[in-house]
Amino acid sequence: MLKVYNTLTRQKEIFKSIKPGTINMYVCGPTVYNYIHIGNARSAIAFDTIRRYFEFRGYQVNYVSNFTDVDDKMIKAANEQRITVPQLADKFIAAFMEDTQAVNIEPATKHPRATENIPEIIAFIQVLIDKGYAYESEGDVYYRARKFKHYGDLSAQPIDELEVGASQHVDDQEFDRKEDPIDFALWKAAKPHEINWESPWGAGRPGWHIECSVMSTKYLGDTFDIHGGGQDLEFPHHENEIAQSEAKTGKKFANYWLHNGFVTVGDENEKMSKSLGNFVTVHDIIKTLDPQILRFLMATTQYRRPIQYSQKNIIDATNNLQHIQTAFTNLSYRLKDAVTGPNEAELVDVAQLKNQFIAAMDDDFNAQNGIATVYELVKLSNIYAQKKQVAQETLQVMLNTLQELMAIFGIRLQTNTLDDTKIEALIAKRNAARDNKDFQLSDQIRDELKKQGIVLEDTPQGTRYRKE
RNA sequence: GGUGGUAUAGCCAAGUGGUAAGGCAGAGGUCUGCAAAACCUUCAUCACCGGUUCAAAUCCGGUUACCACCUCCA
Repeated sequence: MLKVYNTLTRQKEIFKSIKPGTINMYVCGPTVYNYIHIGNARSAIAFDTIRRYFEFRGYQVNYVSNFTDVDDKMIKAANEQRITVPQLADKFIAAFMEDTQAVNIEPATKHPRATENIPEIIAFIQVLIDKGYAYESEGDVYYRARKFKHYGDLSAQPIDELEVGASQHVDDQEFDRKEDPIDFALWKAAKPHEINWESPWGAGRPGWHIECSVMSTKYLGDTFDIHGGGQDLEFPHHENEIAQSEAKTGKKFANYWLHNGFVTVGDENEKMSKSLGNFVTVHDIIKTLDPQILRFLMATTQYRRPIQYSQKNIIDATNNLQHIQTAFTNLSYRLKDAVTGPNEAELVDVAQLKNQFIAAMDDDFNAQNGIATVYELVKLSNIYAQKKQVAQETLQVMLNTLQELMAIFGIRLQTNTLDDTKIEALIAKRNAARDNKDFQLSDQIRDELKKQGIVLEDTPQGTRYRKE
């Protein structure tokens, strides 16, 4: 029985999809005005892992994640770089696909772009105006937040307190155009020379929140299963999405709201974000860090928990991943001399650990408990791989299980064994030297290979070698 | 000011009533010619105060600290 923590109700709930066997989920994607930072990556990795787990559990997942390809920041960045907004968007969408692929994130079923849905956005806004939930004001269109009686439910914000918060920051001009400070923009009138689209309210562009309401319901229906995003989107973005969508359709928008925790950086543990300027892009990181390690660190932390991006945590992740990878290699070495016929006792243990893994992940994707069972499987595997006699089938089951479970975290395990006659000749020479107790020569050969990144290991089954 | 969240060993991190999973790092050991890899052993009374209970990290009240949201942000 799978449970998820639903922000809407602030508790774990039994997950039940609208249509048995199928899950429709929408995850807010990035504004594509720069390379994604590791906070964006965290969100993408968290929900990719959740998606993979659902698929592992037999669901078919329709996963929609948008690109915000027009807004103030897009316009500003495009001007600075002296390119058009669509050119900027194309550039960083391509970069997004490249970076997310590096950390093994599966492409969404659909990656819609705001600017490709302008007619739908305009029609959506028109319905809200017709229903009295929105009003035009000097070419802008605003949403009457106070009219939606559930406004503030998701973020548990008392509406009158919001007004105080909002009024402190809203610029005067916008303030004058709004009936109420907590109202938010659905459509923004274009300033001179800005990218724009024609609408019943004049030339302009969509506000930020409306695109997600439009695209999610367009591709997943008026009511869908899961809506995800970063914790910082809870308010106002997701609150606004609910207000827009439910006012239009009169139906519940999303059944489960999942929010991932932040990545923090530095000793202050402060939130990393583009606006604070303290961000690290995936583009830069993977020049020096194995993307698998970044993926491992993020996927094996429970998605609601914060992650501290620090050297220490990266080293831990490196060692942990290495340990799992080594177990996988240790098993695969023994395939050569394995006998046929399984060892039943170990197979029972493996099956039990797999069930334990499922129980952990069923509990709101508790990746920490999940990975703990993987470590148990690793230990079981290592012990088994050192047995005098091993069975091919048992080895294979262990290998497959490790691979299957790690794939949920987006980690690809592979044998890093080599097949090289030159190296084997050197090993033969070294072993001859060892037989003659000429350890100076044998160590010299080992050191030479080590310099080339080849590690030798002497085992009861003979000397084996692998890439470091 | 309002709201939400967090506080467990050197670090990361499980654990919602019965005397603290797991990993990393550290220490010791087994194996090895020496290594490597692996395995074994070892390492905390859970921010603080008070309460409920036979029994609390786990429930209740209070205090403190940190983080986030209330403005674009994953």
